[in-house]
Amino acid sequence: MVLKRSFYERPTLEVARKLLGKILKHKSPQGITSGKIVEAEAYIGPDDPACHASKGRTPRNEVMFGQPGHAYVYFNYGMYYLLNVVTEREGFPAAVLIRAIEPTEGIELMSTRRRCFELTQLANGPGKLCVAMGIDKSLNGADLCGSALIIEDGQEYSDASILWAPRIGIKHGRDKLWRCYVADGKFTTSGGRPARRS
DNA sequence: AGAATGATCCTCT
DNA sequence: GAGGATCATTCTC
Repeated sequence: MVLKRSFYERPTLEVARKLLGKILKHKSPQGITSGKIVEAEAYIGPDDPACHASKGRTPRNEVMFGQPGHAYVYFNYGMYYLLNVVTEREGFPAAVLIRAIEPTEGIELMSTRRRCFELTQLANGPGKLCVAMGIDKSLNGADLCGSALIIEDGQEYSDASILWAPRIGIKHGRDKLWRCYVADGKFTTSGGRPARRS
């Protein structure tokens, strides 16, 4: 069941929290890939210094100002695309960065695209998951309520199984605990690492 | 185990 | 012309 637009038209932190456990699915010409969202970050409005929209409206962040439930995909560091989900009412710039998924469908295709066969390493990062799922800027602005890229209903997590922490990779706004992830997940950016030797 | 670095390019000043 | 919501590899302790 594809999530309705009303799911996204809510406070961003609530959307980030509720996205955990949902299924992100991309139907590409090469095949279908999908995975369960296990880590996400909120970027909220003009007053959030880490949010692209804090520097005003530009052609690049235009999508964030639009209707909720659309994909905001942008290119960064000359290497990777990052996938966001636009939230809140039209006109208010906010989005949720999808940081990690647990692969569920099209694992062979993801392995080929990533040139990596370690399941936990396939999509445990915002840049990695875009490579694994074949997401690029042609999907910028795609409607997640009905296009090649959609988000479907999935698992519900209890509050006890979810952790909040500072966002990663930003210079400003680290005081906010706006990153949420599944506590026991092996597929989050901090999980699945080699265990510490004693 | 933690810090530093190179790859690489689009966007805005 | 600088810098960025990253990743993999190489360094240094």
